[in-house]
Amino acid sequence: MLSKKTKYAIKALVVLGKNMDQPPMQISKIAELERIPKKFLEQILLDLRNAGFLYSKKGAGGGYSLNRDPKEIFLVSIMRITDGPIAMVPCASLNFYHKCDECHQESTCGIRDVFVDVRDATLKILSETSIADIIKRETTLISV
Amino acid sequence: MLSKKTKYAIKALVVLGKNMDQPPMQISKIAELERIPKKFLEQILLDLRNAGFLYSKKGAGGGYSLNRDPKEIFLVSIMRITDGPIAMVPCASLNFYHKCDECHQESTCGIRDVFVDVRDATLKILSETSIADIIKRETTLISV
DNA sequence: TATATAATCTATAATATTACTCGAAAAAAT
DNA sequence: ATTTTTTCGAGTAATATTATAGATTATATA
Repeated sequence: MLSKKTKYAIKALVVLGKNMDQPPMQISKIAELERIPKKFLEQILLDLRNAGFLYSKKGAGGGYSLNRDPKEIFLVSIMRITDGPIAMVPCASLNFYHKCDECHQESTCGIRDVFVDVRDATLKILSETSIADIIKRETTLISV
Repeated sequence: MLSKKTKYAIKALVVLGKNMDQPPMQISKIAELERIPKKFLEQILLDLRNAGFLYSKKGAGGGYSLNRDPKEIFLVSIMRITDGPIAMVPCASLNFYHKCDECHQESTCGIRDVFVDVRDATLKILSETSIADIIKRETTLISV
């Protein structure tokens, strides 16, 4: 399951992606729009900022805005910041690899072998889908 | 991440899949072979038994064996018993659907739309891969 | 029939993760 | 100065996961 943290992160980025030519938006505004607990969102946006996805400005008239083109922010990057690994087993993870406790021999593990395939299939979608794509999907879904 | 419960379940089924023409195997034997805490494995096997995948016999000479052809036991079914939903968001789940707390309008949610695709890709693999396939992959990996 | 074996059942403890909260400090605008 | 808003460090509450304990039931066999 996707953590709420990740879901909130994506939602916030989508809101900011729709706000590109506007002045920065405040945490409280995003929290209200998306029904996200404000203090929790605070932490999440800070993580995204420290990872370079967001620009922030303190003080009156401050807030958050995207630091990149929404077309260049992919779900996979967000998820790695907020949830960590994409793979379902640690031994199949590209960015967060570690050995399974009970594993006898990784190189011949059939379970790992399957979940490498699952990882690749998931990764393909998540690394092709950007914040801009999500926004586009929403408008497409509305018009259907 | 796959829970240990699921990983243990798959491992146990693989062991039993290799033990098809032998007398039933005891929990303690499986636990030892796969380094799984015995009492925990007990619960897991019981779940799998109640779901119809295992045959069990009490008393001396008792134990567990597969109730079906390993070719007919697919990962997706096991995972639904031990972990529940395959989808990463509840609103994209086929068997464990429920609405997201913060969702405004599900039908136009771009996040859901992407994670339905992820679910389908994952589901394809997990519902094509059986215990027999995992055993086959292991022997293939050994010979490489 | 007694004994040993092995699954079953119910409950609970230990640990980890997730989700969220608090309060104060720092930066910026007016 | 004062207000606004992000930043920072820490802490807590809720929930889920992983594991353990102990008694009970079923079966085989000597």
